[in-house]
Amino acid sequence: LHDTMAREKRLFVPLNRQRITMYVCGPTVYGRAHIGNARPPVVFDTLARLIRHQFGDHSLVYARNVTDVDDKIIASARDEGVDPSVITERYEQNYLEDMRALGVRDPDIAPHATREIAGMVTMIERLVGLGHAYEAQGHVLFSVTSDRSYGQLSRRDRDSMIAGARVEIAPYKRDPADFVLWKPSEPEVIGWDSPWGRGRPGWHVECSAMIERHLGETIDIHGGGLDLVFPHHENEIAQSRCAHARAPLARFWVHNGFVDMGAEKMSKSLGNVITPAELLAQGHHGETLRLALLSAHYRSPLPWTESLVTQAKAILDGLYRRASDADSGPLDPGVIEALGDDLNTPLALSRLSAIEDPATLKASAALLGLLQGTASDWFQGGSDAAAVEQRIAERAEAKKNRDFAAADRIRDELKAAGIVLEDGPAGTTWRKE
RNA sequence: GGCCCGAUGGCGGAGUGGUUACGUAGAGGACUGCAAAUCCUCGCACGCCGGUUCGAUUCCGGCUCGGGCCUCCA
Repeated sequence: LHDTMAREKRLFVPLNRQRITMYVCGPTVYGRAHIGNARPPVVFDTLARLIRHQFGDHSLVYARNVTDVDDKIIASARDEGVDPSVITERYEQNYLEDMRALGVRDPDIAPHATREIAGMVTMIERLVGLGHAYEAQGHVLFSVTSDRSYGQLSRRDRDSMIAGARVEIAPYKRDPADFVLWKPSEPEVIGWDSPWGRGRPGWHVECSAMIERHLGETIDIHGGGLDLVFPHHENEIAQSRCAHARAPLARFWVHNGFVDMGAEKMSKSLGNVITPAELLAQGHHGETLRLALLSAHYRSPLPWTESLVTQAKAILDGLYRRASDADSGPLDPGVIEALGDDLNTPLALSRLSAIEDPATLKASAALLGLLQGTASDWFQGGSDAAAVEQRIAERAEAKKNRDFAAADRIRDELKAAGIVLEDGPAGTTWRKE
């Protein structure tokens, strides 16, 4: 498994094989997830499936948080004139629906920031007590200079961080690189009482506190998008390490690359997004989108194009055709080997297409979260089978009379309705296009 | 400006110091009333310039191009 901290692949040996811990930064629920947002859940769901296969079903504790207090949520709630919880509940629901459609299993634990305030306050108090944080004008700030190894993950030193100078330096900061652990809330804004007055937590400390409470001081794997390396994960490391007598926060840092639109990263702020919800509404199957997301190695950028989706569909058609409605059988060693090498999903996918035995194919694809349905559902689900069979019977009659014009007309009509007919030795079969 | 990635055929993409996967798209053939599916066959690539080497797509250096982070961001 590639570790961002070491910038190389290292053999993954869990701290405790009975209880492997993985934490992935989840969504801030203020809007609909786009397909780029779906990459980490899909990637880490696949990693979770692999770990469970290798170490046992109950070996893994996988936590993915929900950030449900945040300035964007507050702004959105104000715009709509509703309580923030209306926003967060709506988008969390949407998020779960979208992810499930992509075959992403729910994590074991889904901590919500608003339900974990006490742990955050405790951690901040500890950091203040240890001299790693200080209060200033109702804020509590982490003192970056108090952590001599700050910057290790992202490989930047304090000076170069400030050199960017795009950070607005708040007057109450002792050092420009210091970041907020707690900030005051105006009376009308969501907040909680604390030793420093009524306020709300900073984003970074949320994850540190939730990891501590649910998974412990040192976890096996911490995942997320590449853009979280700095500052978010760097700051998590600083907080957790300083609060835990320098115990490392995570043994493996795993970061996925971006989904690109054209040449650049897909992101809400650039506005170049396409959402799973839109793609599903266009009639694409969730598994098609999942395969598209897994078609590049997780650390590589993935350009999102129409042809990517078309190709994913074609591949899946072929896989379902060969898997037929087989039951699950033994796993293919080649697929396991590929996934075991830093989750090489493109290689695993190519190995999948070489598997001859339907039961082996079915089982092996399941490791990637694919071929989860039946072939008949994939090819015929949601269609009016009786009506199609009726037309096929009419066409058979026409063919028997060698009235090929009539037969072709029926086939063309069905084709226009998205139904493809295939004449085989055992008669005519049909499928959705 | 600082730090960090990447560059493989129409597209996606793996991998390797020497014979360059696989998929998808395309071409030809078999099959078919015609198709579709299937099977067979085929074509097409390792950004540029140097270096190391008997030999480099693979290692090293430079260049060009592209991208990311440095601000919320998966």
